[in-house]
Amino acid sequence: MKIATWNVNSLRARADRVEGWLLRSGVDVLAIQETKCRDENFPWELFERNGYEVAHFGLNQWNGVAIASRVGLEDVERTFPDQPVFGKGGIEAEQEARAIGATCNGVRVWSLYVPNGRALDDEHMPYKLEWLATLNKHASEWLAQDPKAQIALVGDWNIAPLDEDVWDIEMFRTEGFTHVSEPEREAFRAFERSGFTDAARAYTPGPGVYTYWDYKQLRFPKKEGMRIDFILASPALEARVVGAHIDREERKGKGASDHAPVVVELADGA
DNA sequence: ATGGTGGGTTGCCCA
Repeated sequence: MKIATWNVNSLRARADRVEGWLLRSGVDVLAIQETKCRDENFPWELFERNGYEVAHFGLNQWNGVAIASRVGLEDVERTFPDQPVFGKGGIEAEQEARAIGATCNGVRVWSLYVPNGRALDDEHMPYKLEWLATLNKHASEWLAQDPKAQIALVGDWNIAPLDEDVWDIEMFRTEGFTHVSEPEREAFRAFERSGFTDAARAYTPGPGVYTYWDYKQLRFPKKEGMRIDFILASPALEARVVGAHIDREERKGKGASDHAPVVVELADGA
């Protein structure tokens, strides 16, 4: 069984590429981020005609997450429990479409689009950290209730956990960029302390291995990317991992997303 | 030459 995650940066703009990749890659479960649409204009047929069930959560032109599966799709949940809301108490506070969960062939999959902190001193940074801390609190409870649970927390984490996960860590530090700050990395490590493992890392060692390249400044041809998309596996799921890859071919050419798909292959489940 | 791209409910906001 293969599980993948991909920030497609608009599913409608990318429909042909997503369909082509779905057929070529042979993934059984695809978690999608940044669909950038509401249910009314979600391309349901794209998945159905290729044998995938699909669940989507999209409220407006921003964010939007989905899970497509050809091995079952049960117990769909939109937003995780207590998911923080930006601007809580403010007049504009409203939930964002950043998390959807579903059980696919015994694996509890969460497609996650972690908030972008925007800047170290921006109000979105504490929102991002609280969002991650709340998710981790629940994820650790899910594992405490069932240590054998197969859970995959997958998506665009908007964090580069290691120095080698960006092309020039000194520049990031000097410029005070997000994604590499200690609070963000600590929020990521907290998931590892809860028992989750980056399932692709061992099969895709760095340095210079990335999942995202900015459209601006010719970052892809210059090989200046960031590793920010992850499949975090619970212990029982990690035990099934037999391979992984990042499909950087999908970042090439006209009409590519700025993110590449990350794929993990699992041995048959117990 | 100190920018540069690409989405969306586009002439701004978001990444």
